[in-house]
Amino acid sequence: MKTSALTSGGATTIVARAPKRNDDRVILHFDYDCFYASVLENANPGLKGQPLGVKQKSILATCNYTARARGVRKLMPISDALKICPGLVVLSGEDLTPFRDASKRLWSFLRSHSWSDRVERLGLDEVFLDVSDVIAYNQELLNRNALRDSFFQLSRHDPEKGFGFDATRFCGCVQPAIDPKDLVLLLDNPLCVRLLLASHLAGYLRLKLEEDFGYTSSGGIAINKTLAKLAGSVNKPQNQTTLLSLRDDDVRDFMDGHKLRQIPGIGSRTAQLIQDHVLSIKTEPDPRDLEIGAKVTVREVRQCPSMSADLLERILERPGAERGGGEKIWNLLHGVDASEVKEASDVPTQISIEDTYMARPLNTPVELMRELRALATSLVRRMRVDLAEAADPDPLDPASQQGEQQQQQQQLRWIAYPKTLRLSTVLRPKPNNNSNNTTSPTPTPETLTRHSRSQPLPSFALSLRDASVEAVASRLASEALLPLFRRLHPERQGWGLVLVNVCVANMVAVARAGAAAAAGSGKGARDIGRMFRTQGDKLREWTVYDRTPVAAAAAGAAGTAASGFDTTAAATTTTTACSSSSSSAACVAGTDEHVIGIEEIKNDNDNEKVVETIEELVGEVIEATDPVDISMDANGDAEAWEEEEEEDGDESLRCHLCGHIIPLFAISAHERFHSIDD
DNA sequence: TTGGACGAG
DNA sequence: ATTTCTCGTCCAA
Repeated sequence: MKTSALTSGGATTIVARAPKRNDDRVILHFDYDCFYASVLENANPGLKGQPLGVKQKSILATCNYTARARGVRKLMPISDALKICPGLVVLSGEDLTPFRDASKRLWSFLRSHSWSDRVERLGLDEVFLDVSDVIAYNQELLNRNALRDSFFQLSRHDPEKGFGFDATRFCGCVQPAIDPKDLVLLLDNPLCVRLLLASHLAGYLRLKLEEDFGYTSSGGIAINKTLAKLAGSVNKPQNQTTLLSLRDDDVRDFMDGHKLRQIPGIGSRTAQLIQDHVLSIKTEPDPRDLEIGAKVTVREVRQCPSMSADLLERILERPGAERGGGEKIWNLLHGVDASEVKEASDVPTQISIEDTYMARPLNTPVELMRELRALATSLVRRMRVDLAEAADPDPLDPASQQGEQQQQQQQLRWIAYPKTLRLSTVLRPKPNNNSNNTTSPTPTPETLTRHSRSQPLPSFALSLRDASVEAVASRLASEALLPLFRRLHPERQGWGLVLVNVCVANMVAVARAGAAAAAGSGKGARDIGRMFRTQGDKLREWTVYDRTPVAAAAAGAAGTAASGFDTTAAATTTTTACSSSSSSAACVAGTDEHVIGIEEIKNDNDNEKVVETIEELVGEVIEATDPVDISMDANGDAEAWEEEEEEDGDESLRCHLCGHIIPLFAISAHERFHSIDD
């Protein structure tokens, strides 16, 4: 806390001091210019030069700069945009796949230039890079006598890899502006040199992004993430800005010019609370301030009487408020931001798919099931794209060795798997009888709230072999998502759903087969396998014990979901899901609407047989779509393991959960690995 | 662990 | 203070 009590002349006053800034990092921020539009332009170069808008539902998610020059704006209704710009080319941006792919490629490129692997994506079109180490290294390399012909080394080990640059000037814009004559003096300032170097690195990377990938971008260079991001937005598009934080005043003046809401980390809620306080404390409540749209600046907040981290903490105090939020905001207002650029991760922390139905809210079980299935299909597809990878051609796996003739479907294995499945909904806003609401300070928090229920992800969702996306999705919808929905909304129908979201979260990374196993490559691993094969009986004990329902129950809910080996547990899961469905059915039995709903679902499913209960329906779905998993339940043995067809016999099995090929001696450890939390 | 609030693009 | 579809963090129980 940077508040201290100063005693001067007998009077004790609380003085809030500016927090100390941290100079020890250099952060780059990249923001690809109108990213969605650029992706579509690159995919179809004929579009370049034409005004282009990217549509989502009924509005333009974004548009290119040609369109903006003609008055088209982001988030503009399509009809308005076409009125303003009749020649506007409008393409759909509802499928995010191409944008995700492009974003990943650019991110990978930037990542390859980081030494620390601190490369953080923010949304699809922004990247933070912590280049402190790269800059420090090149600072040492600088030859003060030949600044004009400097060479920036991109690799520690390969001195040839890099680019030439003129170290007597910055690349791109600087903020605040400086007289070039002063730069000579400033080059004695190590921080200034580091920022100068960073400006050239940013410029080089932006050039490569444009030349090699076809994406122009805006760049920000500063000593922390917040300042880098704000700096980057000073000169856009296709330019970059280095925030020179050589004196405290530089940062303070830069921050002071911003509206509260512009500061990343200060959202609408926080901004509103702070602004209310600032306006209310004015000695003379200026009527013009009460106008809608009076936006307070950072300077006004900072200069507000007795403003401090503590006061902000009190202003923001509310149930669920962030601990230390006041100090965090206070720091942000001064351009102080200690948050790290997060290390690159190949595993997302959650994957969610949602759709909105504001035109026609969902009200019937038929509509619901159709949407749940559709959402689940996208979700399972995304899981296989983002959480799985092509299994290494394993020397122990003859199937992958003969892959030359037909490689039609690449074998997948999980690199991480989710433990939790969540369903969220938003209901149609209620007929708002509360019309006497006169510009309430709290802008309707009630109607727009999301509600959610979650449960362990059933293990069948992780089947990779012989389980089609549609089959898994269908089971997921009827056995997991529907029960979750019933928990959320016990009413049989008429919910008025305007949004449904399905999400998997709580990811568990699967250890790479790579290092340890591959190190003892092939023969070695086999020999070890032989050495330990005599322990088979002991392992079996373990295995049997592990598969008892008691063990499954003891492992806890998450363990049940995670343990795909435990076929008994899998069966238990299935049973539970079915009985839960059946109780749901019982709950609504006897209503005509419901029976009709089921019949409609049946028709939807193109199933000729007559089904009368949800339980029966679900049973049909399971049998029709996933006979493999059902047969697995028949005997309690090792169906979760697929025996490797191998000349030598049965010394390794493939795990159905993660696709790894596991030698016998390691199976129990592998099972435990899957069933243990964390 | 669960469910919600809030903030980012 | 708009939107749509996500993704992430933090808090309390």
